[in-house]
Amino acid sequence: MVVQADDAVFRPVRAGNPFEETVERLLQAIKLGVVVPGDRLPPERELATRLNVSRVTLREAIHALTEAGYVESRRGRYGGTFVNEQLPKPRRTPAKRLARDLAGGLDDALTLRFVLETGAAEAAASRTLTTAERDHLERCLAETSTARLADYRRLDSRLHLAIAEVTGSPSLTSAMADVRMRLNELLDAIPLLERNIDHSNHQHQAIIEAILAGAPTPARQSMQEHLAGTEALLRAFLE
Amino acid sequence: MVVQADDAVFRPVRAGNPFEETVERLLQAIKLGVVVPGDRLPPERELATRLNVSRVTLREAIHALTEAGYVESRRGRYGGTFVNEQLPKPRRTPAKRLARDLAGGLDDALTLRFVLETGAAEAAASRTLTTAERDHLERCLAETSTARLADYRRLDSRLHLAIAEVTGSPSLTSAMADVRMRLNELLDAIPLLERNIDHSNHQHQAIIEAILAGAPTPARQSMQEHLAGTEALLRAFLE
DNA sequence: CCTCAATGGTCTCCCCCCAGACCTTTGGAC
DNA sequence: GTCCAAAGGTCTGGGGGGAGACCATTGAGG
Repeated sequence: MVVQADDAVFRPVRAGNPFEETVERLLQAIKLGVVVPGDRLPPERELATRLNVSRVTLREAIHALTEAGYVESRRGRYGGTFVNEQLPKPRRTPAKRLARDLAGGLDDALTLRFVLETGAAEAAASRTLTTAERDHLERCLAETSTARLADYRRLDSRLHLAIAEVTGSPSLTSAMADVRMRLNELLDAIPLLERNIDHSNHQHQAIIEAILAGAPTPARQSMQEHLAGTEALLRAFLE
Repeated sequence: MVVQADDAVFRPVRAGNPFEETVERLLQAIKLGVVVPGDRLPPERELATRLNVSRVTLREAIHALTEAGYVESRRGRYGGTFVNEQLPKPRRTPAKRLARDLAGGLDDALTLRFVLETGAAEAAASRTLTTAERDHLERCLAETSTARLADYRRLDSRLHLAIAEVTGSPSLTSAMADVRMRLNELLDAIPLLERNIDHSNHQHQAIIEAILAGAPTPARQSMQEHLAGTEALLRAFLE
């Protein structure tokens, strides 16, 4: 019997405790470039409300990120919690964890990413974009193409997320952010090559141009080629 | 500023309390046809483990569904919790709630559904399916096409879910199940017409044929046309 | 220099949820 | 008829998270 739907619908109601989930969320914001070094996070009271956790729990999560070197808090008016200029380097998680992710969910994540990203590109190209949205895409593209090596993954993620944003669908944006976090963990195990980055930048440009031109099919096509590259890279290194 | 990504990443860590989430999950299983009338749910101990909630919480959820007329429990060996043969009719939630969903998330849900379902159709057609998977698709198709009016929405959902299943990506299946629940709530407000069902069945057949033939682009195309119909229907009735 | 508003930091009380042991019912196997 | 395994039903103790009040710090503005 093909009862995979059972697993889909009877999957865990919650991944972990609120503390862990909150940490993950804040890391998501930082690692996907939604907040950049130097930025201030929203005030604790507001952030706790938005995340639907208590302020105590949020503070514990922030404390954990402080210890890990991601953020720093300052008291007083005009204080707040700020993202560090120097982010900690992602720890290479070798064989062990990779093997686990590989066994369970590499294909799963790659399939979902393919569906979401190509769909987002097409949907974005199908809409009439506002000037602000067009600017946003172009700014993200420019930032990515001029990024230093150490910042590349983060700015790349931010660009892809920007495409989801301009579809106007928050759920789609969330889903893309989630699947990207899953894959970035694996990608961190792979060395970034200058040559790959050049290639990537050209593809990014093609994708954004197609979206700005309102050409859904080329946008999807360009995205598809772009993803194929990363996928091949991942599989080659992990298999 | 276009900071929609902020909302995506700082969205609530948890939608409600474990009880509510568990009820939603069980309803999902029933309303999307993952478990059908007469079926037995997994034993409480096992189900609680899979959902990652305590048995107490699960039992409270089951109790709520019993009160609502969805399931019935029997003690003793070979007992268990069974889905009722006569499911309660979905309550028409008129203007008020619809307006809320409309304001917030109709476009959101429709965009995400479009991306997920067309992507799933394409991904499914791109794979080499096992005999079991092909049978599964054909069985779901047959059941939907011969469904009575009262069962149509449920079997229709089950068929679409089956397409997600045969992509081999559990995450994709989960995402589709979630978005479908959101839309079914709206669809329940719209009367089902015999004519629409006929049309729908023809489209279903085209989609499944394309998937079984291993034709990704036609599968996507057929799905796109199919979704356009429902979307037009929804918009017409709600706007 | 003083004031004040905004922000992080702390404390207390409470409730929901969990883990796990134990009880009860049921019907098939022998 | 007896036994027992598998299922639902019940109880108790403990811990994590939440709500909300309050404290401490800081820097801008008057």
